Amino acid sequence: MVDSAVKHRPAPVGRGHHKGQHTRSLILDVALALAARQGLEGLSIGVLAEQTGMSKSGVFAHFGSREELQLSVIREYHARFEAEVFYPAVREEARGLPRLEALFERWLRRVSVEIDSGCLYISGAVEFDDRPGPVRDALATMVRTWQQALERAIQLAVDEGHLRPDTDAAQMLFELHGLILALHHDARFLRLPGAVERARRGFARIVATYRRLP
Amino acid sequence: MVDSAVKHRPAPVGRGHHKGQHTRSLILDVALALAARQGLEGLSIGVLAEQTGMSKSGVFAHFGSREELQLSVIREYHARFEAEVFYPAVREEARGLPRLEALFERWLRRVSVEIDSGCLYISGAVEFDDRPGPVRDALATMVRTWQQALERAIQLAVDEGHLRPDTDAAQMLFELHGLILALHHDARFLRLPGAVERARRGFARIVATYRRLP
DNA sequence: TGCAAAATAGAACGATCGTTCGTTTTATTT
DNA sequence: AAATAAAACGAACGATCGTTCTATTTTGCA
Repeated sequence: MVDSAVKHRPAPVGRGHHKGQHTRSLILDVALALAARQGLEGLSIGVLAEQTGMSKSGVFAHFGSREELQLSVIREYHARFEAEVFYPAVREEARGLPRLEALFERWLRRVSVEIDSGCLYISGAVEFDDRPGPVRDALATMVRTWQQALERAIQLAVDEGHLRPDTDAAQMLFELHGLILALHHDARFLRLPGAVERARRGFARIVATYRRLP
Repeated sequence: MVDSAVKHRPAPVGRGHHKGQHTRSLILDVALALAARQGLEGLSIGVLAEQTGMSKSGVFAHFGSREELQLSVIREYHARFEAEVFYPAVREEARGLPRLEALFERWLRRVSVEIDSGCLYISGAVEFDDRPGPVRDALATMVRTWQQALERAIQLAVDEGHLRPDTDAAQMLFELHGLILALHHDARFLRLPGAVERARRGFARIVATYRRLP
């Protein structure tokens, strides 16, 4: 055993028979809902303690710092996003346009559901666009991961011959992302009806533009 | 004189020879820069006092409450936005596609400049999408005002015969707005290069789609 | 069952926040 | 120049925040 500093962290063992892991994930559930609504900056340990029926220090001990709590929330959010949007679409649909359509539709549905709660990627991007640090880095990394996954899906659709060979994947990604952002803005902030359908129509129009002509 | 409560507000006279109006607008300048960077919620009277070289209570007295300060910032931002984007485009360009292009180009340039400071409309939308109150109302009203101005410009382009008669102005507005939001996201948060050019190309593609065929 | 460790509670701290109040300085008017 | 009103200050309050420390309860294992 070379590691001398093995003790001063609870050693987050994956398969802990310890109860701590359980309450930790309970706290994380509440934290996720809270962060979606109030933003990562609005995530308060006091409120979290209140909503979980614990003491402030009890909640605090599970993360060691507010920043680590924020990072944990981001990681959990990312895991759920992948499990709900990315993996099913890749698993169920063949590469090319079908998979791309499935990815976008699942993305859109998720944001639709989040109209009542908020999207952490979108609110986090605004909150931390001028605030350097680990939280910003984690957020940016995960957003980029998702963007690159989408960009690869677009490129596959090109390679499969479903989209025009001269398609600029990054450009198409940019435009698709814009639809999601506009949806989130109009539906959640302005509370305008019909935004979901607008995003779908925008997607159809973009695909029609980039589609290989017969 | 029927009004008995005529005294307990300084009566914000438009043409005041009083010095207060001057310092007030000085404070507002700093507040605008601060709010653009840190968001309306990050607007702190203490920091504002520090940056203006005044006392906290001195700054406070000019607005009476933090909320009124936020509202003043929003109003000022809106006035500048109109003066910089809307009025020049309407003044200089004829109705139809030329005016629409000018509106978007000016909008885009403003957001490009704001990549280093932040756009209050965009950050405010995220900060107050779940926080009812006067600030949210003021923000939403002004965003809607700008959107409706753009929508009218689109409709004029249809009426002039520059765009297809079956153009859905609200749909086109939605897509244009998405480009701006994607630009702000990619350039300010992710710091990706070339986002401005992507927004321009997206605009060209959208216009090409809706343009009347010869 | 007993014991060590992990988990939680509770109180307190320093910092920051918006806000209030009484005073003092500065500006405007008579 | 004197009188009056506006503007700015400085100190303090109460609330909330993240964090620390110590004590207590609960849990898991021998």
